[in-house]
Amino acid sequence: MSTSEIYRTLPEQIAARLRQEVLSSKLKPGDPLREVDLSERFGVSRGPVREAFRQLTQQGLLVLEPNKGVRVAENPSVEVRPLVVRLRRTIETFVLESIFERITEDDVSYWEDILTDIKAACESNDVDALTEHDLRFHQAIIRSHDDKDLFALWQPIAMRMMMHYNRLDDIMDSYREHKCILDAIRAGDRAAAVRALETNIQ
Amino acid sequence: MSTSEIYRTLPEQIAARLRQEVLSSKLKPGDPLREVDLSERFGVSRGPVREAFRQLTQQGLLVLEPNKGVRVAENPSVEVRPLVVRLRRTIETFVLESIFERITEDDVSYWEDILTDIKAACESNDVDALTEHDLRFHQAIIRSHDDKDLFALWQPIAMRMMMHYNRLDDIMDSYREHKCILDAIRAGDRAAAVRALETNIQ
DNA sequence: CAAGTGTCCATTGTTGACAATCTGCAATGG
DNA sequence: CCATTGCAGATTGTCAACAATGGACACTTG
Repeated sequence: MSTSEIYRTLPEQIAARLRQEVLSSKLKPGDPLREVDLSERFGVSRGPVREAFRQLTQQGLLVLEPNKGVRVAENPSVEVRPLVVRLRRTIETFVLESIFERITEDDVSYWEDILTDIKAACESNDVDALTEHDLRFHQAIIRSHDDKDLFALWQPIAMRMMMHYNRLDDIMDSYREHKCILDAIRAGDRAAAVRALETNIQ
Repeated sequence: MSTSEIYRTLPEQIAARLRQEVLSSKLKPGDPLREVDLSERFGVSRGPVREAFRQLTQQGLLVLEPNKGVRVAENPSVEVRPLVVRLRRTIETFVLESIFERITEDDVSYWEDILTDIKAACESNDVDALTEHDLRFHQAIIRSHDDKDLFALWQPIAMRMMMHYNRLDDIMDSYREHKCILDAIRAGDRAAAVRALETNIQ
């Protein structure tokens, strides 16, 4: 991992670890998670673990049943998946269009860095790392909008798409698609950027 | 209130009360909520209150800052609001279209009941009750889809639209719009139902 | 006087003990 | 034999005490 994000709170750290395990299918749909197990594993009490569960529930990665605990969520059904794709496209293209004129050199160079990580992950065939950096790439776009609430709107939708899913035959396609987005942005071609973004989201 | 929903857990009950107060603008954007205050008010410890905060944060009604507590969320900005409308329309029309053939007599009669509540709220000019039943109406549609995950997807978006907002000059319009949806459903006119639904969501 | 530092207090974060609830299975009775 | 009841263990729900954090304000120090 080329980045080490800073997490302010204990629950955030726990949630980040669990999220990674869900997205990498180390934890499979339906798997139950026990508060005591995880509190022992992370060396904390059950409180922060519960809090992490809540965060991941909100993101759609876990489902919570009162008095019964949490389980890893199922993938979106084949029927609902197209809806999720449409929702995610709607948000991301909205953001890209509305920030387009205000994109700075710093933004682009930050996205370049992530693209480098994506390339490395593709070349070493590391699907988990690719998932992580793919998410970071799109997150970075969303976060560059002034309205911070957009991120909260986007996250649960994006997470549902990223769960246990890989649509690509050739993992390198992921790098190419993201590069295509960035190229269009650098060229100042808004329509092409949006098109590339929509191609990447499916 | 003509209905008394059953809440399984303490946090759910607390969250329901607070949600009502946020949606009715008894609590205003930016207002801080203190765990101790509310735990005393509801006669429980801070645990369930914290949990209720998490639920409402997930729904977009509260915002949470680590070590600083929660505040009532701001309204969506004028720039983002059209996006929220689009997202909610996308989900609700998706659901309506995909359940349309399978709508039962029971479904319709349940929706009728809610429509009656909406009418009563409009006639007595009770904006809070209208908000509640309006939400129940759309919730009922979403919930009639088999995929229960759709509700989790829809809720934070719908909540953001309902916050401290009233677009109607004449409150009775709300009743008319919902009646229009139900009439089209009863007539088996899918396209008209979708059109009426989209008219209602703005 | 301005910038930085220290202290106090309100508030949230964390913990471990105890209570309530659910699940599976064995005992019971028709 | 089958349905129902009643445990026992596992697990989550709630609580109250204690720790850590952040903000306000007075205090030093140049």
